[in-house]
Amino acid sequence: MPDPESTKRRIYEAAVEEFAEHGSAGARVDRIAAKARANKESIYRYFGTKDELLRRVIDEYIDDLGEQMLPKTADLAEYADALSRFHVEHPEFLRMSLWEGLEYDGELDADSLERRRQHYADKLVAVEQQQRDAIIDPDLDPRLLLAVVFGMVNYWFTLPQRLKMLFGGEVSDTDLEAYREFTGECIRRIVAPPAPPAA
Amino acid sequence: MPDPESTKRRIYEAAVEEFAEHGSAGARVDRIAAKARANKESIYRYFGTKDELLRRVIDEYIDDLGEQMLPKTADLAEYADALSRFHVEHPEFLRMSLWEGLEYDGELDADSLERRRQHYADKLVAVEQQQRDAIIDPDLDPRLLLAVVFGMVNYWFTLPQRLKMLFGGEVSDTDLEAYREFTGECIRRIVAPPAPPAA
DNA sequence: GGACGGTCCAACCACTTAGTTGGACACGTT
DNA sequence: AACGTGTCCAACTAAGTGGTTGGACCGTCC
Repeated sequence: MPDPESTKRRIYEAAVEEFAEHGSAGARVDRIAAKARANKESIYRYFGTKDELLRRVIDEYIDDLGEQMLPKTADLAEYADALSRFHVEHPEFLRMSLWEGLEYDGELDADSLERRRQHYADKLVAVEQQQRDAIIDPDLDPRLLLAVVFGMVNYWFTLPQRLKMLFGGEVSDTDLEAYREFTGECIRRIVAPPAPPAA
Repeated sequence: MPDPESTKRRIYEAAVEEFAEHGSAGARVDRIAAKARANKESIYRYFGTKDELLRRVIDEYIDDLGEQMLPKTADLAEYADALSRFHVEHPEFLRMSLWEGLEYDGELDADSLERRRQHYADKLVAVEQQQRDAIIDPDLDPRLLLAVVFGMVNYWFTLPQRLKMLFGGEVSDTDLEAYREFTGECIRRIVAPPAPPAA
């Protein structure tokens, strides 16, 4: 019983997995077909070339999950915590972004960039609001602040080998939990509005 | 005038370039040969297979530059600044590390790991010393602190596409300069020992 | 000067990979 | 039940890839 929609979806999901795992150059069309329990020909029929499939996957997947990646909490420390948990839940997301950064820097689709930009704009507005409310030090540039937060959270998942060196062996879930708390504390210290000048 | 040492060096340098640019799967032996103005056969003679060449490059290059990557300044904020400048000077370094993290996670050579670990151990000791000197809050776990610092500094060079989204367009050198100052300020706020308890 | 040890190089081989094709199969329609 | 439309699939093609090989070349030492 051929069901085109189901086949299409299976291919898409297999492609996400494969590209996240191996990147553009390392991904194999045959493997995608096998994982999707479909045929290569279906891939080319539904998605065109390997490169077109990749673009589509990056566009749709990152766009979709980018939405989720920005939980609706206002507090920055809480947000960082949620983001970290998101990365555990969806490791493919960061991996795909890293591949994208490495393989496609420069030649990125302007439209896609613009669309994804919206996700960050929302977060920026939230930060600015909290600066007006004196919850966050208004002297801090919101963009730089967010970049720093992303950097702190992401690092744990970005360079696992360096983490091992730093920790002198495998890192555990407990370590990650400690890192989350630590990150939260760092953020609180960073955003704390300066104490009123001492007399 | 055949000069094996020179050929060897040219191949090595070309390999660094190629692997940093395209990663393991994307790297092409032919391109390395062309860049090195050498022949494929020389590569196999001097370095063995493509994979062996990669291992060698990762090992030696990251080991060599890892040394430089850890400037001899004690102050953490200054260190972060130097690290950021290092990444501008040697973009291949982070790229190679990112490829390594993506492509080789798990199956890393234990020896190489152990050797590189020393670089971080030195830095950890320095942090601990400053904690004893009450320059850095002694409550902070040095490993977590360093991870956070690395994360902040690296982010600028790790996900350029997200940076563009956050900044709404290309980022300039001025932005990077601002980010450096911002990072420094963040670190100072994080490490600041807590004020003596208010009466 | 001639044999030798090593470097260099073009052409070659075996295999993998992206992409194609032709036909079998399943379903809805009449 | 025959037809037509569109999905599915195995086998194929063409090109690119890592890796090899045979011999040309060059300086050196006897």
